[in-house]
This record gives sequence, structure tokens and C-alpha cells, in this order.
Amino acid sequence: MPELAKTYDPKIVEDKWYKFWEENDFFHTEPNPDKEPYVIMMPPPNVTGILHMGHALQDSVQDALIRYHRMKGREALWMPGMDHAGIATQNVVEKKLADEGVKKEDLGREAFIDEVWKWKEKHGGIISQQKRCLGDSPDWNRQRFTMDEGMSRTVTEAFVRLYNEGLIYRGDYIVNWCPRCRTAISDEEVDHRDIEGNLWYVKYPIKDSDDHLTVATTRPETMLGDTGVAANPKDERYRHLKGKIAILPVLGRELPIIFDDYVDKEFGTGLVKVTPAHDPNDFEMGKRHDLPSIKVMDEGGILTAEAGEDFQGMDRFECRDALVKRLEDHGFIEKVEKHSHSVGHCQRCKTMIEPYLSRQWFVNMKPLAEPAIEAVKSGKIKFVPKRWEKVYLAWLENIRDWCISRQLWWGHRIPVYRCSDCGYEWASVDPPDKCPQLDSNSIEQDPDVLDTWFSSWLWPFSTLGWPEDNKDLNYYYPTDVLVSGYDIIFFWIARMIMAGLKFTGKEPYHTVYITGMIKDELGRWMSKSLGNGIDPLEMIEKYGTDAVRYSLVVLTTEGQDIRLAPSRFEMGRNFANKLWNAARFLFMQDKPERFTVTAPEKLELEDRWILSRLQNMLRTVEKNVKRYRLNEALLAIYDFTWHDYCDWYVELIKPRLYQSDDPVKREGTLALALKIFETALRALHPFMPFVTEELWQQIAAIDGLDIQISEPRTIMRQQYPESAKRFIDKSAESDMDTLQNVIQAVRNIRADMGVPPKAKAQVLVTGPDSAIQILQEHSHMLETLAGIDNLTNTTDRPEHSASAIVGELEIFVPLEGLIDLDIERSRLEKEITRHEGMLEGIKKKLSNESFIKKAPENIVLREREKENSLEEKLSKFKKNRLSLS
RNA sequence: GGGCGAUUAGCUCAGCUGGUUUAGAGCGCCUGCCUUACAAGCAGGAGGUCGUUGGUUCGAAUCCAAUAUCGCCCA
Repeated sequence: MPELAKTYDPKIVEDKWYKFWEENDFFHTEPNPDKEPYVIMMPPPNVTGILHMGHALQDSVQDALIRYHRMKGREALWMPGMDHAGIATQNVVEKKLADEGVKKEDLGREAFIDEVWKWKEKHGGIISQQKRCLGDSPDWNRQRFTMDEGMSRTVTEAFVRLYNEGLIYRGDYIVNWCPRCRTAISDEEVDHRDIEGNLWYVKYPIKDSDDHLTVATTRPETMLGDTGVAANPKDERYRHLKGKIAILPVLGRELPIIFDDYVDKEFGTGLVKVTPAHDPNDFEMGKRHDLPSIKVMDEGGILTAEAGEDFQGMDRFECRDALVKRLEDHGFIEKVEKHSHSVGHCQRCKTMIEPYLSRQWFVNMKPLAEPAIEAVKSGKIKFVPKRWEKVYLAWLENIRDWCISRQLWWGHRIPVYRCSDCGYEWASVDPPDKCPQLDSNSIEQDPDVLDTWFSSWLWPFSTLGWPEDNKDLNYYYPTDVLVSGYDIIFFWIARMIMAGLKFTGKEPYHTVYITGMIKDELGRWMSKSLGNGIDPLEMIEKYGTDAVRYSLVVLTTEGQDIRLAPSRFEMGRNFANKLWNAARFLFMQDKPERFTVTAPEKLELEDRWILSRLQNMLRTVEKNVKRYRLNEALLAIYDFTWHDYCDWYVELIKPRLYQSDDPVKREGTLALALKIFETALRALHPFMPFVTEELWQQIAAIDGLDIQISEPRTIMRQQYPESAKRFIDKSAESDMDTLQNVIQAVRNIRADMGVPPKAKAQVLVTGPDSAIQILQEHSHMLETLAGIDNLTNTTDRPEHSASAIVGELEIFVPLEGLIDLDIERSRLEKEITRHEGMLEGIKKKLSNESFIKKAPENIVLREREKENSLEEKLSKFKKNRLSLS
């Protein structure tokens, strides 16, 4: 038998087994008509990304599900991949080039893209290496990248289909513009934050009059682009302004005064300036009233010539200060109020968003949203926890069109072409040579690229080969579960469902499992700026992968956020060590030539009991994995292994292992102990893959131990244990329960009385014969586990002894000389008070007529029984108290 | 403004279909143990009127309604 070190050292086993799994292709799967597939799409991390705790959590969940179902006999595919992350990646490479003194414009588009690819080959995808440290078991051979050829083709194909159906359109609209990233972004990529700002009241002179009007604005710098002033038509105060013209201060532009319901009478003065090129609402108003749009800023948020000579070239914030000063100097500022309002920020770079008029591509989302709403309403797709369905539905029901064009170079270029000769425009999957209308070959492709999410939303089927109707797609699609955080329900999950239904006609998965998010100890998001992040790799280094996985899964309860501290991984580490030492104990036993298996009828009580508990555990696991309560499943394994198996079973069989002069009995005992342990290892493997593989391999290598091993010889490809009814043994469980309670009662007395651990105790017991018999038959348990040396059945109440009541049994530990009567008295008093309290509650219930009348009979009966047994117990306690006085 | 979540032991959290729960776990705390697997351990113990107020019910940590505090999402 193998020899083990005293403590588990994850480092020496993790790399070894991961290599073993990967080199032997154990993660690989092929369509197999004899098996049912089980598929999870791994949310593709950014190619620039590095591993964080969120990945560790979500991967622990996904890998547990995948390994579990793989062992359950499913053809399990966990599909890995990476996302090209347009803006993020472009930023990284731009920055790298900047360090070398190169601008991307100097290189030109193609050369720059080459640089990005070079970067990607060299530095990209570190995260896939890091994920190996988590013990993840995806089919790495199938790894996809959203910019790969096949994936790109899927993107183009999807675009062209939508374009040809008229679901993609282009137009001039106000979009969210990030002046730092110099691109449009979608509504979802904007974070709104409340900003303490000012509300400036600016006087605009009225033409041909000495009078003026006052508008209130939070963004004075945009007034340079004003083309009107608006009031609410119902606002009596401004009726007289009808037909008048206001004069824009500084620039002197003439501004018609218009009336529009959009204007809020309560806001400011009830008069607002209208800047169609720099505000979405003004844009709409401008359209309604035929006002021109004047752009006063460029892509970088720098004021243009339209802003006037004095401001041209200024940054938008600089301009604000300069303009306000100018207005103040000329007496145009009436007053300034503090004002808090919500301002959009670029999610990626935190720069203030500029609502910006530009020509962009959009997807008309309503027609796509409807089937996606239906899929969830009808229950074809279920969210776990269910409450996220509401969030999903609310978003889809109020969906707005999706701005998909990005002014970047890195990404899928929009496959729309234009003939420079005839102006014809069309979308094409393959790059065309010439205009289909003319014979002209002077054609240009749209310069923009697509939003990265435009490739991600196709992920569940693009990775499997769509649009070619190939083998993988047919076999693995639709997939089973999607595991992700609630932060990307809109970005990704909802859109994926829409795309799945649109392009394949099928829901991409039946379940969306939403995990909580990882927070720090104080409940704050982990962030670089706060420096409160916990690095999973560091934790793995310190505690081991299994420990990290164990703790994360155990802490995951119904999608609640997790407050994490490094110390939380200690429980996982301790558990791994516990397992290790249980194995160490088993391996220390002398190994026989050949194990003789104990015949079922010769099993001892503790054997029948542990087998029964094992079934119970396996049932709990199965039930809870089905409900995605992985924490409950894992805790059941933990409890069984630690408490039932290590604390009780191993202790109980020690005498048989050490003392038995019957080698057959000894071998049988060891064999059973090993087998049960081996079963527990398999049950645990999906959650703690490394330590279970290591120990399992060692057990599997023991000669003559008759355990079923299927090829390949790895725990990850063995069968997941299933509970078997024939091992469920209620009477063994109840007998053991009695014994355990007696042992605990005696231990309690010993501890309270300060009996030295090594001193043996005499125990007298009274009670029904059947119960006494159990104790007598298993007196060896009482001996080893409670230090009882002599168990005597008695009808007398011995004097000067400590006592306890276990069910119908009464236990006395005479401790002549040693016993401190005061301690025993107070023990008894405490018990009496406690039981009297319980009895009082029950009596109150039972004296309540409506309880008797209305409560179900079995409940009333149960209360009656409780009353009886409590009364009996109490009278025993009281007798004992009397005997002490 | 609309929606969601949380509030239970010193801390972090379970408690699912209302009744074997005067409420469990891990950590922490107290007591005793280096018992030939494990001190990352073993044995024993203390500690909570389940945020507040009403309601439903024979019965509420659990269901409903208000309310307070904290957090998140959407506008």
C-alpha cells in the first residue's frame, strides 16, 4: 500500500494530473450516437483578459457540472474559446505601439491589424493557460477565437442575412460616443453615474427687443451648437415668445423659439436650449421642428470651427470653463445652482460619454426580441434563480435598437460594399470583385467594424460550425446550460437567445444559471483601483486548486453575491487534507495478499449504517445537482466524508483493523472501508478533481481489491456513483443513532465532570430491553468511543452518579469520590428548565381547542407523543435530582 | 421614479413545500486532549426573543402588507 506524507501538498499532484488528463485527451469529445450529449458553452473571456475570481467561481460551477455529467455517462462537451474584445485589444496594442513611439495611423489599417494578430499570438490567451490551473476540463482541442476564419464567416453570414431581411439599417442618430476610444458604443456599454454638477441659467437676448429669456443647462459648452430654444406649449409664461427669435450669446446665431411637449415646465426656467447634434432629446425635437444640427465637437471631444474661433481646438471641459467665464464677463449668466444629474460614462475607460450625432449601423431588435420573450415565458428557457427572468423580460420588452458599428480597426469589418461609380450598396458574405449593377470594380467596403458582442451572440452555434449543417452542430446543439453572472444578461445572454432563435430556430440552451458576483469582505466590487482584488492564482498557490474550488462552490448559494476573504479557502484546504489523511490511515493498514470481501449477511452494524448513509448522501447529491444547488450537493459529500465516515466509521472499525485475530474479518473490513472511500472520491471528483484523482489512482492500484475500474483509468472517466435502494437500512441507522447518542451523552458527562480522558467509566443503564440489547451487542463501540469499561443493566437508580437520558434509555455514570454533586445538580437543573420550557410550549398548543380541531391529525398526534415523552423525561430528571440531595 | 435582493450566533452565510428546528454550518470563542490518519486535528461547550410593526393561520425565521437600513439594476 502506498505511503503518504502527513499533510496534503496540492502542488505535487495538480500539474501531474492535469497533464495526464490533457495529454490523454480525456476532455475531448466526439459526437457519439450511443450517448446523450451534455453541453456547456464557456463564456469566452477577452483575449486580453487575465483570470479573476469571477472566472474561478463560474468555472468551478461549470467544471463540476461537466465532470458530473461526464461521469454520469453523458458525452460532455465544455466548449472553450476566446473573444477578440475589439476596444480592449485595440487599446492594448495601441498603447504598446505608443510606447515604441508609433501611432496606428502611421502604420495604416492593415499593418496595424497585423500587429494585433502578432500581439495575440504572443500575449493573447494567457487566460486559457491560467484556466488550466483551475483544473478546468473543457475540450481544448475545440477552442475557438471570435476572429478565426470560421467564426468570422459566421458573423458575416449572420450580418448579411439580417441586412437582406431589412433588420439592419444605417442612419444618422445620436449615439453614445466615447471621445477617448473614438467610437460609438451601445447603450449597454454606458454606465450612468450621478454627478454633482451645476445648473447654469443663461440669458439669451430676444431679437429686436431689449428683453431676454433665460434657459437652464447642465452643459453650457454645447450651446455653441444650439439651433433653437424650446418651451412647453402649455406653459402660459412663454406664450408671448411665439414667433420670436432668440440670439445665441457669444456666437450671435439666431434661434427660433419652438414649442414642444417634451419640455418639462418644472425644470429650470421651463425654457431649454435645443442642441440637436449633441443631445438625444434635442435631436428628436430638432427633427420635429426642422431645426438644423450643428456639430461643434469632433470625434475626440475637441471643439470644431463651428464653435467659433475662440473655442475651436479646445477640449470640451476646457471649453466649458472658458465659455462660462466669457458668459459671466458679459453678464449672460443669471445664476448658477448646484445640480445633481446622471451622466453616462464609457464602461471600458470611464470617460464621460458624449451624445454625438453620427452615421451608424443598427439592428432592429423588436422582431428578434419577441421570440426570445416567448421562449422564457413559455418555460422553454429557465433562469436559475428564477428572479432573473423578470430582469431579462423587462429589458427585452423595452428593447431599443442595437448600435453595432464601431469606429475601430480590430474586429469584424462590416460586409457592406458600395460602388463608387453608381452608388449601389449591398452586403456580401464573400468580398466581391465588382459591382453587381455595373461592371465597375471600384468598390469600397464600409470602414467600420462590428461590436464584439455581434460575434459573441452567435457563440453557441458558431463554435459548432453553423451555418454549415454539420455533424457537431446536429449533435451538440442546442446546448444544455449557460453559466454566467448577472452582469451580462443583456450584453450576451439575451442576445444569444435572440440569435439562437433567429438563426437556428432553436433555443440555444434550456437553462441559464446565474451565479452571484464576487465581492470583497465589505461587500464592495473587487477592482484594481481599490486594490481589493483577490487573485485566484495566488490562492491556488497558497491553498491548492481543490480548496479554492471547494470554497467557492460551497459559498455559492442561490445566486447571492459572495463576500470573499482569503481565509475562506481554509475550509477547502482543511477538507482536502482531511481526505488525504483518511486515505493515509487506510493505506497504513497491512495489505493482505488478496482481499476477502465480507458477505452481506456478515456485515456489522456500522457497515450497514455507513452504507446506508452513503446512499442517503448520493441521493442528496443527485437531487441538488438537478436543482443547481451545487453547494448543497457538495456539503452533503463533505458531511458524509468528514462526519459519518471519518469521525464515526473509521473510529468504529479501528478495533477490527488493529485487534482482530481473524484475518478474514480484518481484510473484509479494510476492503469495505476502501471501497466506500473510493465511492466518496468519485462523488467528490467533479468538485475537487485533483486530490480525488490522486487518491483514487492509489486505491485503483491496490492489488486484489475488487473495485470496478473502467478504461481509461482515470477517476474522471469512471462512473458517477448512484444510490442503491438495497443498501438503505433504516434499522441500522436507528440503532446507530441510539449508540451515537449514548456515546455523546457519556462524553458530555465525562467532559463536564472532568474525568481524565484515559480513565475508564462504569456505566449503568435502564430502559426497554430492545434498546439495552443494542447497547450490549455493541458495547465495543461504547468502549472505544466513550471510554466505557463496563456496561451494566440496572433497575435501580444508583446514588451519586451523573445521569443522562437518551430516548427511552437512562444512563448513569457513578463517579464515587470524583463526582462533584454541584456540577451534576446544575446540569440537571439546566436540563429540567430546558425540558420544562419545551413541555410548556407543547401543553399550550394542545390546550388550544382550534389546534386540536384544525391541525392535521398526525401533527396533533405527534405533539401528544412529544408531551408524553417530555413528561417521562422530566420525571426521570426530577427523580435524579432527588437522589442527589 | 420603476424593479430586484439582503437583513438569522462575534463574523460569513444556510434554513427550499409553514408543523421532529425554543433555528443549522464554517470560522471565531471557552474547556480538555500532541488518543499509533489528520493540531489544517479530536472530544465537549457557550452563544440567536430570526431588522421593526401589523396581518393571514390552530401554528410564522418561513406566507402577505407596511416600514427602516444596506446594496444592485433600469430610466
